[in-house]
Amino acid sequence: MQGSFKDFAETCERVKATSSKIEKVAILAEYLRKLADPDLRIAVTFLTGRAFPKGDPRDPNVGYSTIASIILEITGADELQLYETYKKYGDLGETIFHMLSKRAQAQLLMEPLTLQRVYRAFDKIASISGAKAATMRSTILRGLLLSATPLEAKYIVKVLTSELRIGAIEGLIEEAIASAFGEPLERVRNASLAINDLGEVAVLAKQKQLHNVKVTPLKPAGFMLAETAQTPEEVIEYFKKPVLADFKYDGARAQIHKKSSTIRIFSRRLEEVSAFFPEIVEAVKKISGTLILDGEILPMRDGKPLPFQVLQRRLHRKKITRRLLEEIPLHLFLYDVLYYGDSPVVDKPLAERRQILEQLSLPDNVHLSEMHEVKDVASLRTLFEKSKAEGFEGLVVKDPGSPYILGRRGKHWLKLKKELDTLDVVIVGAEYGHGKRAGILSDYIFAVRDDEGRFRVIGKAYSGLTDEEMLELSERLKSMVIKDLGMRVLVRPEIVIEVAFDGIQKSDRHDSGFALRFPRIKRLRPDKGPDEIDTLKRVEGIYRRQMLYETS
DNA sequence: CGCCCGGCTTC
DNA sequence: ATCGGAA
DNA sequence: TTCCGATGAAGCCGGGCG
Repeated sequence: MQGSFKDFAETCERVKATSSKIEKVAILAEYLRKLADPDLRIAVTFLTGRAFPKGDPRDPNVGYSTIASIILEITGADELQLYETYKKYGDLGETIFHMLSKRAQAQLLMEPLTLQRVYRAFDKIASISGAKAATMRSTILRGLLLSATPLEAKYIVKVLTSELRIGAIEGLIEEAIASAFGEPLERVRNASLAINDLGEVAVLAKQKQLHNVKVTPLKPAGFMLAETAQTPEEVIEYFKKPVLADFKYDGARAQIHKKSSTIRIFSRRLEEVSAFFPEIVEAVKKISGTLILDGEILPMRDGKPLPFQVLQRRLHRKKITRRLLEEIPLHLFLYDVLYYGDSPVVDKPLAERRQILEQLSLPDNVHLSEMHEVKDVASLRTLFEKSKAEGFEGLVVKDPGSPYILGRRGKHWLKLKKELDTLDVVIVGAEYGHGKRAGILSDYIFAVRDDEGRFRVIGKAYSGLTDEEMLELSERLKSMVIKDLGMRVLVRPEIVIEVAFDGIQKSDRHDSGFALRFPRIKRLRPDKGPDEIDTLKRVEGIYRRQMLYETS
């Protein structure tokens, strides 16, 4: 008996219906236990909100607009109906469910969908390229959706849009696998972090083969991540012992694997990105031994780092010309090692791993990160200033005794970034949110004043307010609408907010000519009126000051 | 052929 | 990347 | 503490459109 897609969808519904994590895990475990190996692999992959495993080069390449047109075709609804339904539920899966439920069902006589049939359809959709690719993808997807019940269609769409929204993505799925097959959670986690394919891990767990899984050269392992700290005082207070402070580099995180002359570089999302960095691949070939290294790739000229946008021109390039290689020279800064010689070194303390790095002999464009032992707030502050003055991003402060914890953010590493600046700005527009923010104006478009007192848009922000504040602000804005543009509204410029950011970039996205990096709402400013907000002049000033820092 | 947009990844 | 919410 | 969900700005690619 093959796993039915209906069971999968119904299980998701039950998981979504409870907010208790324990109950979610129990429902999932009971479901997984019943599945045969091939179905188990597929179901677990789908449960992680993916059509295919992490790092798999296949990609269905269908998104919101493709699915929206298919919904219109198969339901015969008009755009207004679709738009109203979407606005109400904020989720394409829910939208197709409600729109299909409204019409008489014609698929009662069809064979029920299986997990494998859905998976094969996804595979087929992903394999299409070239002329008319979009049309052909739509045709296959339409066929699939036509043979699905409304509930099945909902989950087909949810998997394709990676928006399952059942309150379980990875952690709880791991717990469910552990519970289903009687394995310790720790072992499931470690296996998942070592090979990064939960479908495979589930099958290995079922076959009692999990203990054989460990960090292996040429297979991507989960990166260790850092928590954010606000001040040097907080950092010193937290560790209460001498720490190792690394410079923080504003580049692309890279995990570099070397086994004889084979080099593989994996990105933060564990995509294989070796082809984008030929000069780094060549350089790493010159280092001896079998290795897994952790570091950052960034563009530099005359010993100074170049802005992040420059690096972006080297990312995801199909063709890398000689000219591009000369224009944007890349360097690799190493700060950790996960595998050395013939075994993993992730369990050794950081201080020992650093010693391994220090005895490597490195080619010209590969460097060790700048790292210093720090014992007090004053020297931490000095080092932070040094990092910024040299054009770097700040510091990552680490516990010298800590192991390399695969794939987890944790308080063994604390990052201190460039101090933020803030702007007082006025809200001139807003957008309706998605998912749990459906029907709420949750994303705010804001502006500064120019010389003539006109409002110039400089960005959008959504985070920083509590749910309660957001709901209240949403209601107020709804009463201030000047113009309704569907998912977006323009409002009378009256409400002032303080917005924090990490940098200012030149941009033609907004009419101020600037955009903010990592904008977030600091607080509402009910004490200020729109004539008291910050000016474009001040924005230009902050921009110039920052450029001075970056090029000095 | 050049421009725009959706999709995706980087931070 | 960032942030708040939930358990 | 840890996980989850909602979403910012920039640049590249593929494909559609004029």
